Amino acid sequence: MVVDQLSASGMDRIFHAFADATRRDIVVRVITGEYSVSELAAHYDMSFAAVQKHVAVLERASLVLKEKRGREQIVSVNFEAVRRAQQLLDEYETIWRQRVDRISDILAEDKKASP
Amino acid sequence: MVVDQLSASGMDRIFHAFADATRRDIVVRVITGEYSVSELAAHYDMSFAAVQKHVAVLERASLVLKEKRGREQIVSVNFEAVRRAQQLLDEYETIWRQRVDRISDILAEDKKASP
DNA sequence: CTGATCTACAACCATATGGTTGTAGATTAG
DNA sequence: CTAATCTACAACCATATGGTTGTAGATCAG
Repeated sequence: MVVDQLSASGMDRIFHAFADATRRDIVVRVITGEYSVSELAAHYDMSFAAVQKHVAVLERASLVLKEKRGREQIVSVNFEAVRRAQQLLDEYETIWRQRVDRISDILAEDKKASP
Repeated sequence: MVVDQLSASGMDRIFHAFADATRRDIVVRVITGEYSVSELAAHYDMSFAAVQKHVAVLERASLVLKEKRGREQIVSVNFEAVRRAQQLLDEYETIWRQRVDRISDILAEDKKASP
C-alpha cells in the first residue's frame, strides 16, 4: 500500500482546506443545503471578500464547486474530495491496526515463552 | 449533532499537521516503527532543524509524542488525535448520507405524484 | 577526559495566509 | 434606464509558515 505519494499536493490542499473552522463550517452548510457566496458570507463576522477567499480555498481543494445561477454563484460540495481525505485516514487506521496486531502477537509469543 | 465547535483550534492544528506530505510521511513511519528525530531526519532532503519543526507541528497537534531515551527522543503516534480527524470526516459522511436520503425521498415523492 | 552525536532553540529570510478596503463588471428589480 | 445586488479581483498589511544556519546543552563511546 502506497498510502501517500510524496508529491500529493492535492492532499495538501484538502487537509489545508479543513484546517480552518470557518471553512469546515462552510462545508457543513453546503452539504446540508444550497448557499450562494453572499448567503454564506452573511453568517460570518468577516467581510464578503474574506468568505470569498475561504470558498476559493475549498474550491482549489476540489471540496466545493461553484455553479453560476443568474447573478449568484451557488456553492455545492464535491464529496469525492472529502472521501479522499477519509480514505487516507482510513489507511492510517489500517496500518495502525496491523501494528497493534503485530505487537499483540509478540506479546502472545512472550507469554507462551514464559508461562 | 454539533459537528464542530467554531473555536476548535485543536482540529485546526490536526488538519494543518496533515496538510504537508513530509508530515504525513512521518506519521506513517512512526505508526509502523520506532524512530528518533534524527533517524526521521535522515530520510528527508532537508535539514535536521526542518524535520524537527515538522515533528513539533505534529506534536502541537497531539498527533505524536516524544519520549526521551538517553540522548535521543523517540517519536510515537498518538492515535486518538488521528481518530478525532477521522470522526469529524465521518460526521460529514453522516450528514451527506442524510441529505442524499432526503433528496431520494423527495424524488420518490415526485415519482409517486406523477406516475 | 575528549570527541562525536542528538537535541533544542534562536535568528533570519522568503513566501504564503487571512484579513482588510476599494473598484469594477454582470445581473436583477423597479 | 437606474439603482441595488452579487461577484470577482487587485492592492495592501500583519502574521504565520517552512526553510536555512549557527550556537549550545546533554549524553554516549572510547
